[in-house]
Amino acid sequence: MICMITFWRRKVMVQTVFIKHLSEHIGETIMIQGWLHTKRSSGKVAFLQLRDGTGFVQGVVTKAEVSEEIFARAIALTQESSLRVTGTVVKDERAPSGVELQIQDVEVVYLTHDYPITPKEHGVDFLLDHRHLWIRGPRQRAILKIRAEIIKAIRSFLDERDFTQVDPPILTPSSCEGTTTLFHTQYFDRDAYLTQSGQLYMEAAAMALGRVYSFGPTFRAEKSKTRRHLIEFWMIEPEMAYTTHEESLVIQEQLVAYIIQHVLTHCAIELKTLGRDLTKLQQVIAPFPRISYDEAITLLQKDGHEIQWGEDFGAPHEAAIVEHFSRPVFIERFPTTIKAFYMKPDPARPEVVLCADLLAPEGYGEIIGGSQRIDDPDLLAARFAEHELPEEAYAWYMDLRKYGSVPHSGFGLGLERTVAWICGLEHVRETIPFPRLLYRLYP
RNA sequence: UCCUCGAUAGCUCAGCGGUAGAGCAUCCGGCUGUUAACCGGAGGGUCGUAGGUUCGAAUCCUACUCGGGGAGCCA
Repeated sequence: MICMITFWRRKVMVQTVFIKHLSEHIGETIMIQGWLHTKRSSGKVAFLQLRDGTGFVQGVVTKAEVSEEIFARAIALTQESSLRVTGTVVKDERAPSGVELQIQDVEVVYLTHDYPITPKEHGVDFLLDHRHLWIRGPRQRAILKIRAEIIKAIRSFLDERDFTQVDPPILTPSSCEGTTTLFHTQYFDRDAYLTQSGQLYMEAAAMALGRVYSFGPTFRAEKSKTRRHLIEFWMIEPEMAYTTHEESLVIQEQLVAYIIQHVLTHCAIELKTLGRDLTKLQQVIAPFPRISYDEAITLLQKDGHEIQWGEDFGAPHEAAIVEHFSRPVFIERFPTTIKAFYMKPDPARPEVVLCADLLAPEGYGEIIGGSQRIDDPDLLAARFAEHELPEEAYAWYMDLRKYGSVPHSGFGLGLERTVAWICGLEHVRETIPFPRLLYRLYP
């Protein structure tokens, strides 16, 4: 973009540049449109930390080089005032990004007063109440950029492998898995629920399009209050026709490894802002270690945990298992009784199902849950009866087995947990722009 | 739902039975390389709410409200 500005009382042409591209404009006079992040000043020089969404850069206003009026305007700037600055891009070894802006003119777009989030520390409650402003900070910006890159990586990985994106409904007539608590709402004069998984619909889509994936929000009305839980979160749910459990695992580990590589190459600045230990991420190369549920139980018992075959893992168990690995680890073949009704039993051992959870390292918990699905109509009908599911509500799902049933597998990847892990965050609430938490619906 | 911790200035916290404090932010002044800048000054409070104990409660007790961390459940 080219703008006309008044510069030293002459009309001149100045190009507007995004901060992330400044290093391509060394020696040029350009304009930045953005906000004042912070300011430090002495009597004769002012340092303006500028941001425009694409990055941060320091602008220097030297009293000797600008008019009294411009210097006074720079000194009077407040945190988060919006402004346009014109200046010369210079290389400077003292600058974290390697470049600085020698400012010649400052135009105040809006002078802010009493911006609530000061450069000092704040509590979680205060920051979440001001989430709409908190996302302006460098750390939150870095997280949201990485989230976007992770989404981009997932899409390109799947798109390159002949997957088609299919969007399942968000308003549904009933539960997909029948276990977790659903958000209830009204669908005119009928009951409806917000989706907690698009999986069953994706199975229908896979029979139509072969390889499909959904990417959308899911809602769980559970009173979970931990660093790994959100009430509203986003999942990627691929579903693949003519695909076995084993083949699905290969896709899963390749996908996760691809995401990590993409973020390492495209988000170096953001990872640095977050202070992420890159060596931990660089180790994430496929294939990932796999252990069976049986082996996991033995491992836990050896570690002194009181757990018996047939019980599900709790958070402490997952943490204990993950400690033995520096990469994500698959736990395969859980007991049939503790898993969802649609999972296919292992033909060699019907007491376990062809499923796997992928546990992220460093205690970030389960990031993927997947399985091969039951393709035999009689077995599926039997499962419906065992779980006392209403057959009429799932008639369409039964049809998928009745008409051209094939072996198929799929999985769900939790976006926020993946973002938290890659960013090295303490809590998933920072991985989504406006987190919905147990006791928080504002802003 | 359960366990646990907390609520004092705009923010982060100290004070834990005897007149309400600090740092930062804000405002005023100073400073030519700051990067959580620094130095000097000023303003700023029904100590979450309601009861109780006490000569006296921010402080001790009870209830409630709101929130943090964790468990279960899950991604």
